[in-house]
Amino acid sequence: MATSLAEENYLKIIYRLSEVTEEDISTNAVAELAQTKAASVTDMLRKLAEKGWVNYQKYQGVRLTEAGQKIALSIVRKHRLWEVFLVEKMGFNWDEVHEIAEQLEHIDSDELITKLDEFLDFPKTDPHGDPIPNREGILPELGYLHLSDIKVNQRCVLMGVAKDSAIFLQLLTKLNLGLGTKLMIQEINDFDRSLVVKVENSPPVFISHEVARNILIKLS
Amino acid sequence: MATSLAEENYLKIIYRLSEVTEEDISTNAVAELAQTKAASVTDMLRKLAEKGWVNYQKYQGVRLTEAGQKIALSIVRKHRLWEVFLVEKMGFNWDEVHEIAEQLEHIDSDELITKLDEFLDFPKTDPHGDPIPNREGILPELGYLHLSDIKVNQRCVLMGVAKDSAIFLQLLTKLNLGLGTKLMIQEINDFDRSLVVKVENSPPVFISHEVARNILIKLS
DNA sequence: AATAAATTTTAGTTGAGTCTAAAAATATAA
DNA sequence: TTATATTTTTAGACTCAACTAAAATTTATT
Repeated sequence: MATSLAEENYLKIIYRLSEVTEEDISTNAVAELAQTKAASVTDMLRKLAEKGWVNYQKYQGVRLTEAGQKIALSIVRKHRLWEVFLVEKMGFNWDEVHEIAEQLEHIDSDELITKLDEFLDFPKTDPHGDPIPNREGILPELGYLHLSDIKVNQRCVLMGVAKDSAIFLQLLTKLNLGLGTKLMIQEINDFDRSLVVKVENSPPVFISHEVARNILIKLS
Repeated sequence: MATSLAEENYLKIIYRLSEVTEEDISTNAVAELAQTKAASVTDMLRKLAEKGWVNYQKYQGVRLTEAGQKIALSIVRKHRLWEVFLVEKMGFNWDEVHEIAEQLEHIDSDELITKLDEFLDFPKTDPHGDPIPNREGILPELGYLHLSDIKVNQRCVLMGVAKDSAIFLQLLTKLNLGLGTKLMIQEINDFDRSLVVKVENSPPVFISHEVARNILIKLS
């Protein structure tokens, strides 16, 4: 069935919220991400439910159905593949690609996405380390940890970020932190859980718990 | 000023019609290309005129203003650059790219187009030989002739097509005719102006005047 | 020049997606 | 457990871009 631009955006938002909660998604939560009013969300949820893409009971919040999740994942797949294209082929920085990918993700051509995937050499993650679903909507399991969860002196590699806002990404860039950067926590301040992190080939940096919580790593 | 998708499509259609006529563009001509009804076109023309992108007098047809032409050319530029991308980088055939480029041409990012242009090595024409406007909206002057206008025994090179419908392009492909193919008219039948054309490295082909009229060549 | 035919515009609807304001339901707190 | 606060839904209106049917204008033809 055909999906409008607005419908695709709502499905994507509901998907993103589902990633971080087990519970049903509230109308207000969707409204905030969609930058619309709750009343508009209610209308759209009824419509999405009619199309069989969400389970929705008045006042009880919303969940994606199998069909809805499949659509959402195909949009996420397109978004992340385009982000790889923008960074790898077009030379954008990782903090500059989100808005453009928001537009490109709605281009409707399976053939194009198949060819793009091949052109990019079948990437498993986007420029922020987020996993790229395959054609069937299966996400590769990456098993990353949060930098805030590992011990002092444990060597690790920065593999992704849990937040891809431009300001956050620009901060990391300023701190010489990027995908593949080798790290080691040198010190943790008990008071505010801020850290001093040794960065390979750069001076140590001081980062807040909030920042560490949004850095994804694997042990090495 | 911001342009909606519908507005961009109308401006592009008016531009395309202006390319082949000096006269004002009729409401019906626009309606046919836009696949809408004349009444809808009238509404839009009034709106475009208010925004200063067309000169429009009731019942008298429409013309692009300078501002309108600039927008139209920027869409044509995007369309043709994306077509080059689809053929050169993604491996599509020249008859498969139009619909996808129709979508991509509306992506709004000057930075992206600048980088795409560079990535494609600043092409002067798209996969059908159509000229790509530069950032300022200037079209390179290619000076191509129509195959239907040259004399017997004159050697020439196929440089483009004056029509890019999929069926037409598929016909040319079947006849071993593509961009860069070297040709020579062997014979012209006065009765219906059909031609026998010698094709380098292939057997001669028989083509109608209608086909010849839509093949662009340069002498060699 | 008058009439017929074709084109174009106006008037009034429609649907998608949004909004505000008010009503209803749910959650929280005294 | 009743009152209050918060969240969500309903009702009604708006904009954009389309539509149909009827009216107006232009063009073509006798």
